[in-house]
Amino acid sequence: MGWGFRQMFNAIRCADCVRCRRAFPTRYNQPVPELPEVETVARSVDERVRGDQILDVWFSSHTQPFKTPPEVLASGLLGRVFLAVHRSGKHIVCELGPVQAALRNNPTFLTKARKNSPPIEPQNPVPEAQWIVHLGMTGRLLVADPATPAPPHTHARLTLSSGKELRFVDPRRFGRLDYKDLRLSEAFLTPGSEPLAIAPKAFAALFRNRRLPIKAALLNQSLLAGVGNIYADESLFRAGIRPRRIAGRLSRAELESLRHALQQVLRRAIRLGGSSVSDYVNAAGEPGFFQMEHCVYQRTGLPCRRCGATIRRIAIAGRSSHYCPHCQR
DNA sequence: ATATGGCCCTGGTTGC
DNA sequence: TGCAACCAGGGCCATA
Repeated sequence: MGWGFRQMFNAIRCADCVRCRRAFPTRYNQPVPELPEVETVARSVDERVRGDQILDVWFSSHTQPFKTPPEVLASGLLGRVFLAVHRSGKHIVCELGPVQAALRNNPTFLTKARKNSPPIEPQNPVPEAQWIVHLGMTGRLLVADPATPAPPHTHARLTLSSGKELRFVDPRRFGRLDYKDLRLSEAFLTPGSEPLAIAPKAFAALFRNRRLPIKAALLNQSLLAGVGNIYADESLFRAGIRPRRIAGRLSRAELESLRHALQQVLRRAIRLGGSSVSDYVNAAGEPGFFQMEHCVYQRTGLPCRRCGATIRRIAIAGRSSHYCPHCQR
């Protein structure tokens, strides 16, 4: 009893953790990538690889991360230039230009050209292909020095003309790598609406006549793209709505308050992530969302920050849901 | 058509 | 103390 080995170990690790300064050792595992995290990663990667040409590729022998087979990925990516990287739902979409053999033979060309901003314009700026990365639960997209040993669970390494290396690392292998040749198929598009852009009327229409809990509806990516467990719980708290409420029975006012809360939470999280975006990929993938103060998520048994009531945890559609029984009705 | 639940995965944590 | 069981959840698929 008392001060066991385990508690001591945790305490040491926590005291050493300058970044999070949390009292609870369980808090500093990597957050599950949702819309704000994916947005942050996409912006960061865009900043670092725009204009870079893919000179070489390497893929792990695991099958799960590859929605598109590695051979197809390899032949599709080689020689192409990153035109832009952006987010669509929880997906990171890399827009790729046509294969440029000349640049392939002259790797230093791009490096020099990039120093004179704005970034160089490829001959044909119209994307010809897309590399689509889904981070799953534990996936990370890192820009690294090729000399740095690749961490365990690295599934993809792209050698870039600027001398950097783009790496996809994913221990749990829930992430997916996909590829679209835009000459053969339509551009990638998430079926769900963009939560940050959706208007009140369209938002309300998503849930009309739906007979499932609002929490389950928020997690449905074909309705809203990018909302995961954390921000679903947090936005329901801010809107004062219990997660088990049937989506189709919410009033117009409740839905509008939910939309507002959701957008507020997502924007704030993007701001917080963005504040540390500059060192995101260099700092061993340490993301910047520790500042985000959760009101209910993973606060089971703790007092509500607003009213002091005890936060409860229930399961909805196989996912844990956290709520305040007093603030949420 | 629409909603639900099992499954895939590993690492951190808990229980014995 | 050390090992095994458990839990976390995004997306996909089978089932009701």
